[in-house]
Amino acid sequence: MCNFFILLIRIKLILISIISILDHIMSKDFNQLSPRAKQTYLDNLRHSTAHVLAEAVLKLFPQAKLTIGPPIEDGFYYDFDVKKSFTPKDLKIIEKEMRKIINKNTEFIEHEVTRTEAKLSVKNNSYKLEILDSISDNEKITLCSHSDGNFEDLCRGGHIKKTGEIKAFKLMSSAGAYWRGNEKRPMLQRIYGTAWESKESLEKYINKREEAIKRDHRKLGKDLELFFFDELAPASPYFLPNGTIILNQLYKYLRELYKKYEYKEVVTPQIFDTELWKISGHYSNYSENMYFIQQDEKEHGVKPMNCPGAALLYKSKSHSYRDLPLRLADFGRLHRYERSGVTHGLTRVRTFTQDDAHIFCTTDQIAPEIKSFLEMLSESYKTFQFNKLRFTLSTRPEKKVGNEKIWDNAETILKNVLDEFSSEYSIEDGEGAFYGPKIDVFVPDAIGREWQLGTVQLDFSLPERFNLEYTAQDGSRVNCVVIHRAMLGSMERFLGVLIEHLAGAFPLWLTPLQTIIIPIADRHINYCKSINLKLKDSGIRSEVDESNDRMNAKIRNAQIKKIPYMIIIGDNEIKKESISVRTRSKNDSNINSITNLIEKLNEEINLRSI
RNA sequence: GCCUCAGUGGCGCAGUGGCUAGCGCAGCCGAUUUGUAAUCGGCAGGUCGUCGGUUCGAAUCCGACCUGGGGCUCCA
Repeated sequence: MCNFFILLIRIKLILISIISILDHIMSKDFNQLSPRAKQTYLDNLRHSTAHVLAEAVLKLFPQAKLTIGPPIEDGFYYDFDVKKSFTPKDLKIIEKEMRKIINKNTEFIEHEVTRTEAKLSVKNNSYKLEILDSISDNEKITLCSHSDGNFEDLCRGGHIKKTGEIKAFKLMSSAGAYWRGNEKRPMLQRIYGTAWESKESLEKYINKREEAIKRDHRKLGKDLELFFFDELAPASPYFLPNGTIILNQLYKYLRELYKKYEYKEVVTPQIFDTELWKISGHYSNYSENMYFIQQDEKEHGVKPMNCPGAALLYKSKSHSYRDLPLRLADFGRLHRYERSGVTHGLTRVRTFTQDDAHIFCTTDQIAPEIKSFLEMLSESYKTFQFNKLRFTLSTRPEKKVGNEKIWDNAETILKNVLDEFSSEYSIEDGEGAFYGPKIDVFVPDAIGREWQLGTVQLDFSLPERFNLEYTAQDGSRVNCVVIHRAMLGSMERFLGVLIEHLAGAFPLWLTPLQTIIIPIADRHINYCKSINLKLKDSGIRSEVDESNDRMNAKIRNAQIKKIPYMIIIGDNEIKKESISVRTRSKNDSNINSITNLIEKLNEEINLRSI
């Protein structure tokens, strides 16, 4: 009996090794493909896995209606119209069912059908019928089947050969999603999954995801005591001393750039009579996102944007063409009511500060101003080593102010600047603001979700609504052009993305505590204090760890807090009047004198190196 | 706003109807004075998100609300 089990186990082991060898051969083939062919194969694989998912769901929940199941980055999803929602337990059961289908290793067969045949095959499914209606007459209509014809789905195509090719997949999560992405249409149940050409790739992906989750700014914000949230002010961050140091360093940096790029900074009010929001158009276009306050029998609006205030400030005196371009920076705090369910850590909040500025200029100055802004932006993003930037150009929406000619002109200017700027960008048709076209900059967070940071927008509406004029050379009164621009965007959002980008290990110039001095024994504390004094005198943020811990524990604590430099002091250092330096990255440091260290620290800070 | 999951000391978690709600870290006190990622011992800290209901009895079951997470929608 015992021998029999051993035999069984051996057979199983042999089978497993055969499978892994096959897997290896498969992935070797895959690795020889061109990057483009790789992507096509993965798309086909993922889309095919979605088909298998659909069959499994139908088997377990026969009343479910199929809708769509496309491949997405790293995986796929399938939307079902089904009464119940899927629990994590359901996902496990579905996954099991999928494995059964995969083990049968049946072929995916695509075949073309007539519209009538297609309609007949999906006659009870209003979603598929709607899809059919959206397919034009000159397009092919195809059905795809697998499991020897036991499962069939209306589908554009792009599959792998057999279900057995699906070697490595996992259902990740379920969520509600509106049909056709429209919140007025029914909510479907979506299942997200991931699929890869080999088990190794799947594992790699899952590990990478887990690592990324560790960099979540909400977790690091707590661990490093940067900020917190409280339910009495939902979606409104409190910045703790550590987080505030970082923010202030960012402001300091921005003000240096403003000096270089010739901006002037102003401060404007927080709350305005509703009258202002009526003039600016916010009252009719943006009031559902605004906070209102009733006072002295008057309605007031808390500012969601700085521009109307900036307009009033511009109007406070008369301007000549000689004043332009006038670049006014405003770090005003904004409040926007965001619907519950859309807020997200620091990256989507209800109160925030932008590194906002308004540039009042002539038409001729638009192009050079935008170019100069993009230069400043790229200079600053380089400082943070953001290398995965994505630029978009958003063009005229349906609801807009200004005539077609003005828009043509504005869009052309932005396009030319972007072309000259030689960065890749995509055009988002109809996504511009009602008052003008814009360029946006997107940066991904740890798990790849993109956040809009920088933005530059032309505005034809504001000068008209507020009558923002200047006196031209010929003495005539001309409306100026307003350019809204934010470089880092919202400081809160920027910090959130930055934390994830750096995994909480801030460069020396930003980090809350730059050096920590660790005495090995209490008798070393006085010497540590004298070192600390020297560092602080040179403007370094430094502390002595006087806790009762052992040196090892102090080093560990400093590592966890990601403090860039640890200075360790024992008998040897005191005897030689030197210091011993350890960096958080454990790079060897030959520095053994405090003077040299201070010099090096200041250099690193001034260069803002990462 | 919609779908869904969750909420237990500062943080991370255990506890699925029945003794006084546990554990680790952090904190405080004491001992220890140590050479490059955790020294030992003790103490203190929670009306289990809020309100209501079911029950002899609720952290645990039900409902509403609040807050947060994952999505969808939205995002001047």
